[in-house]
Amino acid sequence: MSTEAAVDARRTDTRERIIAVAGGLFVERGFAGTSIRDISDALGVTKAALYYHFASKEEILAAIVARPISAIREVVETDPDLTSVASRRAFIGQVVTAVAACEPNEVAIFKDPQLKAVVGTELENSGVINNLAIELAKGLSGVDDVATIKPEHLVRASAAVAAGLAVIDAWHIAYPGHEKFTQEAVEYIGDTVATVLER
Amino acid sequence: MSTEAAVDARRTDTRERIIAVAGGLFVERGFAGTSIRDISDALGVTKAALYYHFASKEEILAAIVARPISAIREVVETDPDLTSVASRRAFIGQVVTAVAACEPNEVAIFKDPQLKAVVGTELENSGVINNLAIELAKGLSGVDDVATIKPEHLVRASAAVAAGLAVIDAWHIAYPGHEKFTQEAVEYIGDTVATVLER
DNA sequence: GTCTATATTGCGATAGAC
DNA sequence: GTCTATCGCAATATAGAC
Repeated sequence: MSTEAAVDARRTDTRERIIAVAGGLFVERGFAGTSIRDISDALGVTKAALYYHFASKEEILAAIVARPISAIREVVETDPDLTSVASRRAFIGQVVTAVAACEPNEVAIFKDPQLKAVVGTELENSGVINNLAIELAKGLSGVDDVATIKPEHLVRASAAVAAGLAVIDAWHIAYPGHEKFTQEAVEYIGDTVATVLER
Repeated sequence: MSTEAAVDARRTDTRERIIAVAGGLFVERGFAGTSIRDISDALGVTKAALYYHFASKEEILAAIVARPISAIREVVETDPDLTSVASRRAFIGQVVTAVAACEPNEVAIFKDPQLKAVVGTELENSGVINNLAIELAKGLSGVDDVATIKPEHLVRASAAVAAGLAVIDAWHIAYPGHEKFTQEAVEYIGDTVATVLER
């Protein structure tokens, strides 16, 4: 992009390496199950070096999830109509495409049960993932108020979104080493989400 | 998900109360994110009391997952033929039924990334959940050797199993407070798994 | 079976030298 | 920007009284 990030210009790749390594460990062992020492050891530096780049362990987590969160939020904020099957399928495609542009670890990390408690309150991520399900459920029910969503629509929407995350994981299990998703993968994931959603 | 349901006056069996309360907390905060003190506080006893019933925190986890693990294993060990759509659908139905008989927390806990590391090595659960996906993938590919499973079959099977767990979660989100699954839920979950598997 | 008290380890985080 | 050294604290787990 452009050069507006002059302040960040002096940023070495160390910060990005921390995000990458910590992301992998968080996905593997969970946030609470990973210590600062685990991360610094994996990087070959000391704990203190980490604290030069990040003020806290939670800040590392926040940096990891920041990109997928804003990518998803960008799609949601276009405030599309979701009352038809076709519009929902298009919406899902946009979300999956946005997510596919992120690093796999940055997405897989959303499985962590602790993430909601840690990031949810602090970063006001406020559950972007949950919001996705709610938006879809509102579309299914054809309502604008969360309180009037029909339970069976909420279960379908929640299941669809969760299944999407699950399929992303499954893809990485079956095709390990792939950094980014192929177009085929993006379509498969979107189709799976749509299938679970629309029955 | 709360732990109120476990606070039952007629329960004198402390061990079972520990399992119930700890299960709820592990699901909510993850295994590593839950301390012994968290559990004992929720129970209204001291930490030392817990250690009278369990030798370690990991042993509590092992007790929680023991029931769903053996329930699933029982189904898998009937060694059914999984080379046809109908047989796979029947197999999925059996697994979901077995899982539905367990406490919700005992199943939801399998999302925890740490669980594999903690239980996997110790209890030789060796990934009952992963085994499910592998069995289904072998059926799809029509092979007996794991190494010859086609990648697209593994991704479908992994996705289907993970989606099943996801739907179970979604059901609890939409219908909170339900301790056991209704027959309707069991069928919905089975259908979802089968749908993701067979496309 | 539950308590108080404690041993011990490892955690997140900081200070200050280089 | 990374290091060594350390602080304060919370973690798991144990000992022994009741």
